[in-house]
Amino acid sequence: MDRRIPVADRTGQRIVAETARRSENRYGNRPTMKDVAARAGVGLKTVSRVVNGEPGVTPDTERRVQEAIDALGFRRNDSARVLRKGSTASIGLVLEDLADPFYGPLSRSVEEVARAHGALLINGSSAEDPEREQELVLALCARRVDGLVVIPAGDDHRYLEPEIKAGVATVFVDRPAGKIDADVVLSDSFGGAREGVAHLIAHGHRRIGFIGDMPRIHTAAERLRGYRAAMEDAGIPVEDAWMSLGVTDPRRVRKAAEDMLSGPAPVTAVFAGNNRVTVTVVRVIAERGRPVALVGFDDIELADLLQPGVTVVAQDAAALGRTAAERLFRQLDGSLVTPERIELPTRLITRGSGELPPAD
Amino acid sequence: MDRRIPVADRTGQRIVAETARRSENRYGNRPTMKDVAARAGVGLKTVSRVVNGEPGVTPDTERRVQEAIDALGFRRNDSARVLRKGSTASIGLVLEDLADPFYGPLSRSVEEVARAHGALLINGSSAEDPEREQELVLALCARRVDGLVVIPAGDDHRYLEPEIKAGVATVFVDRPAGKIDADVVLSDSFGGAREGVAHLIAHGHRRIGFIGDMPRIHTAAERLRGYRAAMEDAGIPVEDAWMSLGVTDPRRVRKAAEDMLSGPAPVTAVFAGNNRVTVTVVRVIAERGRPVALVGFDDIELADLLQPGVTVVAQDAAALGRTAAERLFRQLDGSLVTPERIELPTRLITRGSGELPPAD
DNA sequence: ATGAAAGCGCTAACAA
DNA sequence: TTGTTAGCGCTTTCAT
Repeated sequence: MDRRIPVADRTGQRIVAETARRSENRYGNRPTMKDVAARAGVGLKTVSRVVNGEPGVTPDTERRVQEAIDALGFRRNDSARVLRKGSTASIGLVLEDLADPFYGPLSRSVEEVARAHGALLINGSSAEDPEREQELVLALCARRVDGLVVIPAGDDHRYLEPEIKAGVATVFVDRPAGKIDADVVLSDSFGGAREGVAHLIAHGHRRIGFIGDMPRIHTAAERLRGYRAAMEDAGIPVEDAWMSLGVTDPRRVRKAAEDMLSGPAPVTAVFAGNNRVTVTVVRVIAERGRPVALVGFDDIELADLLQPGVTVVAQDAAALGRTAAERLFRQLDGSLVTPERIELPTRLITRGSGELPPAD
Repeated sequence: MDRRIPVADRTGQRIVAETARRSENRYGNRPTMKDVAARAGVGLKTVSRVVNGEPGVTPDTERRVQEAIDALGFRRNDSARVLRKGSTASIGLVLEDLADPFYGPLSRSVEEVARAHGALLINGSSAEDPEREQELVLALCARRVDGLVVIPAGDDHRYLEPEIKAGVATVFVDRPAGKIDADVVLSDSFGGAREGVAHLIAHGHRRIGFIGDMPRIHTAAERLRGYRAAMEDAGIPVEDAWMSLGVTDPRRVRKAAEDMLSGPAPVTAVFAGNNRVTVTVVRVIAERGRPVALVGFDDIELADLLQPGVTVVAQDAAALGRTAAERLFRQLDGSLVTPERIELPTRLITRGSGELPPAD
């Protein structure tokens, strides 16, 4: 008895489970091609042909299948398709923060290219955290995205080696990959910053401050390097107090700006390392009486309508995304072999703030 | 002979194909659990246990399996997993345009909620095209996303009925669903616009213009309704020339603004229906000598630093996304049954432009 | 033109 | 603790 009851129980449970699976099925309760085939009175493969628009089906059969599809509300399960075919027709984009106005257009342009190739875009924000970047990238790889566009937060991407070897197309954007050889699409941060700072120097400034992002971020380091180069070109020795790198949190930037603009020999001009920094520096300058020259890296909306307009070194976020995505699909075509480093030019847009003369 | 050669050929080809599949395999050349099992000298299920952190594996076995995983660069194929388990742990977001500063924060907040639930976010831009919206939504459904957050472009979502019936959680944001009963999270467009326009009226304006998005867009219609209500509340008859609805393309908006601000009885104030419109109207006003009062729907960056600051009716894009996503996951929990309509309040932020007196 | 059978890589259910 | 078997829903291959 003791043994027989459990056995009966188990059998009973199995039947219940079986019934549940049939009627309330995984995915809620979705019809499969098999269901459509049964309803239309045709074979499974015929349904597959109709669904995928393959030839070799008489109009009459096609109509019957289509009716069954509509009646059942059938929708092909792409998971199964992917498993069989091996391609997901989707690419992943890992960036820092979708809410940052710099990444919106970038993401959109990647999406447009993906769409042109019939692929969907899956994206994730790393929040500038290397661990989260890796976690995200690997999750995307587990989903077998065909390719990956990565704006790296970390500086070691060796964890991607098996993936790349396995055929996952990969392009890094905005910052280079760390410790692996991969395609990179960048803006000319060094050249852009150098030009922006030289512009300030040309307008008579000598005490020029630089406020940028954390030095471990490649673009921040490059822009600082550009600043230093421009100063050196002009034979101006740089003082430590003029440079401040760190998080772009408004409080940190505000303090940095206020420090530079105070004291016995304040800077007369500031070069802001990115859009977040520029916005805060504009605020700080607006609050103070004395005019301070400003050039910012990245364009910002309404910059032309401020008094004075904000002079910027603009980079083309959409072009960055488009270039990267196109390269990604060329990798997938097989038409690309050697990793390359592509650098897009920046553009100085003068609007007033960068042309102010030194206040002293 | 004639028959044997082809047969031999076919067999030969089959062997070649077989070899190719094994070595250069789909997904490039990825090891499977079977490969890992063979290498570690254990059964398939043991590998599965290790990969998924299931109990019942001795530390020693686990170590051997882990070594095989690392050596082979194995990464679980989630497509297969999804096929078996029925849940993709991913949700879809369909919005208008990721490049629009309103949608960046919204998307980011949806992503954060998804992340907290262990889900990835797949997103797509409809470009305000109903067909593209449907195409995108159905593609996401074919991928069996667990849920869908949709900012609708179209006004008929009956195509979603089979999906919802099949268990796809669905929440509409920013605009209601058309012709189906579904969860909706909105900002109070009507109330916000009414308050904004009433604010202008309170500052002495009577000839007030309204420039908004295409009337088929729910928010645009609601804001226009709010405008009309405020005018009616004040007993001001509205003239047709004061209202202009259409695409938010800068050229169209510019022309609309210039028309309203010209002629014998120009408007003395403008209510701008969304952030895109506001930006263009600010430009038009700045170019003209005469001051014009302005209140815009949606906050915009740097609005506080313009001269005068731009008074806005702000909506909280991040809260919109968060609320929607949380509701989505509550649907998936099964803790939600009846579709609801949630309306988030807006907030009037006075900065100067909305407090200007009429110029005449 | 149509269908039957095999199997993609994984997990659930069961057995040992 | 470990392994075996049977699918998940689709596409591929091959017969008919």
